[in-house]
Amino acid sequence: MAGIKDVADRAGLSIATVSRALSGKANVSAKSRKLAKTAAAELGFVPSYHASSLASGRNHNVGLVLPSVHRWYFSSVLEGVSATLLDAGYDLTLYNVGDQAVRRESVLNDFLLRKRLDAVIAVALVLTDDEIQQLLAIHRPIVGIGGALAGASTIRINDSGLSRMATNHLIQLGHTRIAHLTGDPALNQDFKLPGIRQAGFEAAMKDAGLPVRPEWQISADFTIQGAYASARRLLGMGTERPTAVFAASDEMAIGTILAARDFGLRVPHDLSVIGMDGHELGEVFGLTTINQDARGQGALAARLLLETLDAGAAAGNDGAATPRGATDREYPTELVIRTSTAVPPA
Amino acid sequence: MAGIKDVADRAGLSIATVSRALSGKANVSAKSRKLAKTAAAELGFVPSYHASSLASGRNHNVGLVLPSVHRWYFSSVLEGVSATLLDAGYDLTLYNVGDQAVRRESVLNDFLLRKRLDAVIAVALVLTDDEIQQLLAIHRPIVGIGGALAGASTIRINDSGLSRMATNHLIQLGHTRIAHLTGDPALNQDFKLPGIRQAGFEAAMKDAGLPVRPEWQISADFTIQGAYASARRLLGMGTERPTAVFAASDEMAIGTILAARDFGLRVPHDLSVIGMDGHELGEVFGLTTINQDARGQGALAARLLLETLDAGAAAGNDGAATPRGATDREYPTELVIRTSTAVPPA
DNA sequence: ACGATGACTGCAAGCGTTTCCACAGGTCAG
DNA sequence: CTGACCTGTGGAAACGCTTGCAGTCATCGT
Repeated sequence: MAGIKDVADRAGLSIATVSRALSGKANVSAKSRKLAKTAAAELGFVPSYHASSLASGRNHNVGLVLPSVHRWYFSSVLEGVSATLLDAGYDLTLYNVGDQAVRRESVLNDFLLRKRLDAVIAVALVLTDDEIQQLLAIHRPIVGIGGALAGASTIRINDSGLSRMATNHLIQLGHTRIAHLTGDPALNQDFKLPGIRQAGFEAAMKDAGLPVRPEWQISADFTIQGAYASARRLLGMGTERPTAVFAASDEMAIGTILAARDFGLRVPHDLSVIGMDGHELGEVFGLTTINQDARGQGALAARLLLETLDAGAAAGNDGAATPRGATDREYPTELVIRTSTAVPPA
Repeated sequence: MAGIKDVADRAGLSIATVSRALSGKANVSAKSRKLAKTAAAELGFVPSYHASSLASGRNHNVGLVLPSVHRWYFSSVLEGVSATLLDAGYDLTLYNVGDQAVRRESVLNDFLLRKRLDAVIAVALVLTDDEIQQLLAIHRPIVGIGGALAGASTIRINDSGLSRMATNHLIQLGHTRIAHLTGDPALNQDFKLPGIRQAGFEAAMKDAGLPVRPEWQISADFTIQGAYASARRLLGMGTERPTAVFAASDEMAIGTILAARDFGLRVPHDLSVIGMDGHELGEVFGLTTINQDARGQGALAARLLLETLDAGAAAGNDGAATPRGATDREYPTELVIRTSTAVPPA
């Protein structure tokens, strides 16, 4: 394996000049630069990542902490982050922590702290104050997506407001018997979102003077198949049925639609269903939903981070970019009305 | 930031002993070890990743190259790899190269070669000989999943044989008018799989003396929504309809079932559908399929790699584990018969 | 009682870059 | 013509660990 020394020898230059030439720094004559580049190419030289990181303090590596990689929202965010980072020449280190507290803890303690990351993106992770302090202590910028991260910058949508909007959409159509399919609290201790969306639902119901019936507040694990099972239970109850369901995610809305079909219920004629996300499958099911561009959120998070890092580098700030004041941005969303919602049956 | 020197001072030991104590090496007295650990904990010391990698030559980092993160197969593999790696204390660097040749090239050239990875897992990626040589040149073990990687170890399923099996399942039920929904070749230049599965289908048809009708050979992009659109086109043709469809993935099979429902076709009464994968949603749709445990394949790949790396380390092999002879394993699968296939309508 | 053995320990030499600093030579205003 | 300044360049000091090597000290067989 050729080292920078070999390149220097071959080019007839010093190590220092070669280093500057190859990394595009100033104060290198055009001639030397060409010489260095040619020699490097001929030897197939690639700088050692560790050596350069150790010497420069910059990693070109961003960590992404996710609770899952299977659910639409997370894989979409991942995609956005990944594309942005890759284009910028950054590596993406993925921490798919799942539901297991153990794994999460070891990630936070061992992995993230090892100074190998320039920045961290945490998705839908609710951290304790201690944990946030820990992260901030490594002096790396952090941004949270879709989860409250006190002290760090966040990108999020107005979950409670949007839930209200979705519920109001149903109410305005004339529905009064509305069920809510929320996230499974047991499975998601790190993930306050279900509660927030539920609160939005309840607020909207209350404002409209409508009852929130406990037996119509059901939950699932945010997957199509999980919601399908829960919705079957809801719709299969012998008693009166709701005329509309607001599901806390598109995947759960789709599960509900599938369950409704099983019972011979026509959507939207017999049952209106509204979701929330902007899942690609929404179109197939004619799903009315609130679009949130998860991919875009991921891309934005990555871009913000890169800017901060570049700014830090420009300021000669030792590579350890000082996090600017924590900002909290609300990502734009839109209500997309398709064919899964309509006025209630007479 | 506390360094190992600080820990040594605090513990009253030498740097060398602290290093050995903390990394669990032999020849350290119990007392010294405890001393070192206590001091490290008190100072919140975490060894610098780059420094230790530079000095030891080991990275504790495995690269995963994927064409997508959204499709079931890939996110499942990712999940398996991720969990195994995380548990072993390894980082996972994700290269989601997508369909873009440019990005793929830059990943191969710049990222993978920078000596920062102990090993590489490439999923469903067909590489040119040059590219494989490049990878092998960095002397890191590589394993390919679900794609031919001449010269490297691979984990795969018997795609052609299984396609045959799926097709035969339909034939044995009595179907003669069978359509095949394959992957979109244009979108998947790096991904020979669709062709292989298609060949298996054609071979089975030929063996049974059945015609392969070109207008029933349709393709989609391996997603539910893409297959839904393609299947609508197939089923909407004015002409004679097939009585069964073999879809090259479960997602595409599900898209087909959804399309069939739109046309008022009952599955399996009017149309039998068989898929291939073992998607979690299969159960909801009663989908007959061939289970391949993608998550398990990912986990196995990671485990194999870790073993190789450990063996290399044990052999004192400079950390750069010598890849053993390339092996090619076939991962077990099973035909799961549910309710989406039956005898053809009379 | 004595050399041999083995368990611990510390010194210091790397690992392969980046970057600070000093310096050479050339340019330019005064 | 000279001092101030700028552009290029190379020497060498970090960066923060791991590990080979040599040395200390206690243990043990004979």
